[in-house]
Amino acid sequence: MKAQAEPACPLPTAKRRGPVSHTVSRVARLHRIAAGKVLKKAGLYPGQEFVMMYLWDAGAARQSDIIKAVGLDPSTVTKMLQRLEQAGHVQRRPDPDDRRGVLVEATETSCGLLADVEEAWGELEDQTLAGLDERDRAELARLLGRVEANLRAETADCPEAARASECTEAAEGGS
Amino acid sequence: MKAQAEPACPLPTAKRRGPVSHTVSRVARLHRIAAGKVLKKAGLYPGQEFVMMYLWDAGAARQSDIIKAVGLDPSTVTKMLQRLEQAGHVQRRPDPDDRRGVLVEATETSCGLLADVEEAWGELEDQTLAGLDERDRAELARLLGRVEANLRAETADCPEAARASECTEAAEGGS
DNA sequence: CAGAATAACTTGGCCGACCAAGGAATGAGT
DNA sequence: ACTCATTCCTTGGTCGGCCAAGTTATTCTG
Repeated sequence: MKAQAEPACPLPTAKRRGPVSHTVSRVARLHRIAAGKVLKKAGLYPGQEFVMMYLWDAGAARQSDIIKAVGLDPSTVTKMLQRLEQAGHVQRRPDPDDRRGVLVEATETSCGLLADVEEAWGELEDQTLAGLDERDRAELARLLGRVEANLRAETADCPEAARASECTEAAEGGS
Repeated sequence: MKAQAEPACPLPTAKRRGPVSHTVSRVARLHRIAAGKVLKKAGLYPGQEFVMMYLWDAGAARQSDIIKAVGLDPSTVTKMLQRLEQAGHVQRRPDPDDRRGVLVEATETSCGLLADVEEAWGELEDQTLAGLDERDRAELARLLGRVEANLRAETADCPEAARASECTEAAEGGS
């Protein structure tokens, strides 16, 4: 009688195997959470580390360079830098040579974070790869590299970013 | 004179190797973008697919069940369901048996999306794993599984979720 | 040299995701 | 029966991301 919660749709095949994509999604989320935790000590939010790292070793940089370096959307970087500036980690000023540009530089005080960030990365790396031997790590790096290339080719249409790809295939045999 | 952008901080060692963690971050982002693209055809945003999939094969469900199933924060699920409801993919009503709960169910019309979502997943899987043979895929799945377990144990403090873990180690030897 | 294209940001909007608090209903303890 | 703790959900805030438009400079034409 109680008509216990049944499938509402006629599942065609309902092959519930675990696509790697799902695992990637889960790992992505967990990894970000873990990153957030270890970065918290440095006072940064996940994502900001990449920008700061770039600034730390590039010195003053135009915003467009940062964007190219981290590969994010310009608006994302803008907002991130605004927060970073407000937090005192970064200093922004108009570029005298190109007045539509903005020069960004890590502040003195922010340099203290460098060590924290590197430590955080080390921790994260250890946490992520715990229990994997060298061979596994290398293998994982290799496979993730391939996956990254795949996705990069797929997300960026074709022209750019897909640097060393053929790009001359329009139809990917859909089987 | 042009004082060409130099490191602003005394980089200690500046070991710029590529930690797997960075690759994971990049892959995570790219994967999400790719997911967004393939899901767009179904009219869903990345993340919603998991909820809908659960609802499609579980029928009516309490919100708490969904939360447990997808493992997200309750507030995330609440907001997602509000949007899903507004989009007509889902129907919510108070649970008569437990008046603080909410029963959620996929709408009739949403069933049409099932096929799209499964197709999208297939596409995403293909894009992600393009060029990898069966052995590589299996290997990747295995390694990601380990990484997931690692991160899961790390993010969830210890008590819960770390189901089959020792959890009896407090100090993780540095170095 | 004027006008069009392009480059470099910014703003606003929207989403997923988190945390921190808070309001209801239910369940457990005494 | 009354209190107290739990559970379930919501609201509000903050962040990282994206996209779509818009603004201001610079450059590339004609």
